[in-house]
Amino acid sequence: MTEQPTAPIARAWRVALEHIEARLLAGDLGPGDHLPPERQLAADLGVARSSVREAVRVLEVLGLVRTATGSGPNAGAVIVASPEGGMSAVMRLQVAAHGFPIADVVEARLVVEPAIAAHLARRAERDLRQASALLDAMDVPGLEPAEFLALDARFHVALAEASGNTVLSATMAGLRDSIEGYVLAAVPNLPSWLATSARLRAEHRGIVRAIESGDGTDAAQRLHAHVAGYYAESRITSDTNDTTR
Amino acid sequence: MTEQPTAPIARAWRVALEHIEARLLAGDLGPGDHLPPERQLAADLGVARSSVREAVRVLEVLGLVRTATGSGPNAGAVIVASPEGGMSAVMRLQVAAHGFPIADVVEARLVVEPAIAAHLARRAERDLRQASALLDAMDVPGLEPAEFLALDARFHVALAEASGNTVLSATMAGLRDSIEGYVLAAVPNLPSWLATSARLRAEHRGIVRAIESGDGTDAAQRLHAHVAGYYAESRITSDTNDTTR
DNA sequence: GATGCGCATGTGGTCTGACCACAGGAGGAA
DNA sequence: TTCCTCCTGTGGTCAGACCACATGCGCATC
Repeated sequence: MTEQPTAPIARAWRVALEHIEARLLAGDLGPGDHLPPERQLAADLGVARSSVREAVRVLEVLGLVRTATGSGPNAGAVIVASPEGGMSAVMRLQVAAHGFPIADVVEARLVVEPAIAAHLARRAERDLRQASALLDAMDVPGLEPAEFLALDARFHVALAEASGNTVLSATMAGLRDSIEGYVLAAVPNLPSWLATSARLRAEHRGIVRAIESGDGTDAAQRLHAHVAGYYAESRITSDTNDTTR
Repeated sequence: MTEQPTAPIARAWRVALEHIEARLLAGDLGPGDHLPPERQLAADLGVARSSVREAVRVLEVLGLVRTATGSGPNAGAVIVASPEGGMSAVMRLQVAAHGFPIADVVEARLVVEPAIAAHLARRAERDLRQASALLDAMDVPGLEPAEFLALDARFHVALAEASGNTVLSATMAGLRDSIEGYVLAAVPNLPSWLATSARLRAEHRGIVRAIESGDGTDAAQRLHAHVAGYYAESRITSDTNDTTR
């Protein structure tokens, strides 16, 4: 009795994934380091290369590694730890699969974004130059709604990035990316794009002004009204994404 | 010239992933539905089964599908859309890979949790029974720190769940899971576990009381002080998880 | 006719081996 | 010394095979 054929209680790809996670936790691997070649990792762990590939694929989608073919220092699987992609992927797919209702994503923005704005206002250090530059770009006349909304989305993410907090930035990016398609699809619901875009621009300026003046309560209230106002006007939360009724 | 050997600009597994995402978005697939068998999906898309498996593996880790062997209605890949696992996985691995510094996770809690508490206090409907039950469980004398902290973590997640918002719940669960190990490791830093646990219990009661009385500002302040106080006392943010210095 | 059991079937899980495209570097030729 | 050309190692993909498993059909039995 030396090795029953019924061995793999733990699935092979999970063995590979947990092995890599353990090496990350131990500090054995860090950003910039290369993962061992797939063939060698498979041999070391006693699993097939295809199982290792499944683990690496997960890490790639989660934004932990970047893979490249060829040879040299830029090739192979390199640990990058860029969370935006992973957060966006999980939120976007959960919205697509109806795990996250659109209304919950919108409500989460209404809870989180004002809190970030108030947090920014309270902080001593904050870099709002990127956000301000985006506001200037949105003042260019004749922008298409899609262009304007792309800048708008980047502005909201830039506010989170101004905090210098990677978790808040990635979360905001995920919240935004997950409903991007639905926001664009709801533009025709607006009674007047010109009026709405002008109002959004003014509100953006007011938000930045409130943050810069250090008035966290005012900044939070303005952001809440800004987000809630737009979603109410474009009627996104009402009946989009509901194919079951 | 009929089919160059240099064809795959888009990687095969991404073709499969985007195909499934498109069917989700179109409402063609939803929670409870079965994905086509891997072999058939591979044949339909013109890719190898291993490539389909990589896509399914990603969906599984992201909490979108559950796979089971065998035959019958419970076998195969079923869409489940349970976001907690995916959010926890991405945050936990990002923390492990130093993409999310511990300090940023803690700060994110300090920003998000008080906002959720205030949101709860403002809402008319909220179900705090689960949270209260956990507080009762934490009053049992003689709990080990690990047991107490497990209940504590569930209490904080239960507060988010009381909002009924899946996005907020999953985000809080992810924030909590990602630093669970570091919280446990920092228990010895506490000057007195008995004093600390007694204080935490009292603060929890105060938070719930503030929420139930509808005082959002008070609830937010109490939650901020509660989280900040514990992290300061256990000195988690200072130098844990930093293997580079 | 009702009942119980065993095997055919279809599913995911894994492994093996092979080939391709690619990028870099070593080594030889000019 | 410089340039060019293969060789090498990497990920990306495919094909085919086998296994474990859970179901459910169909046959034999009562």
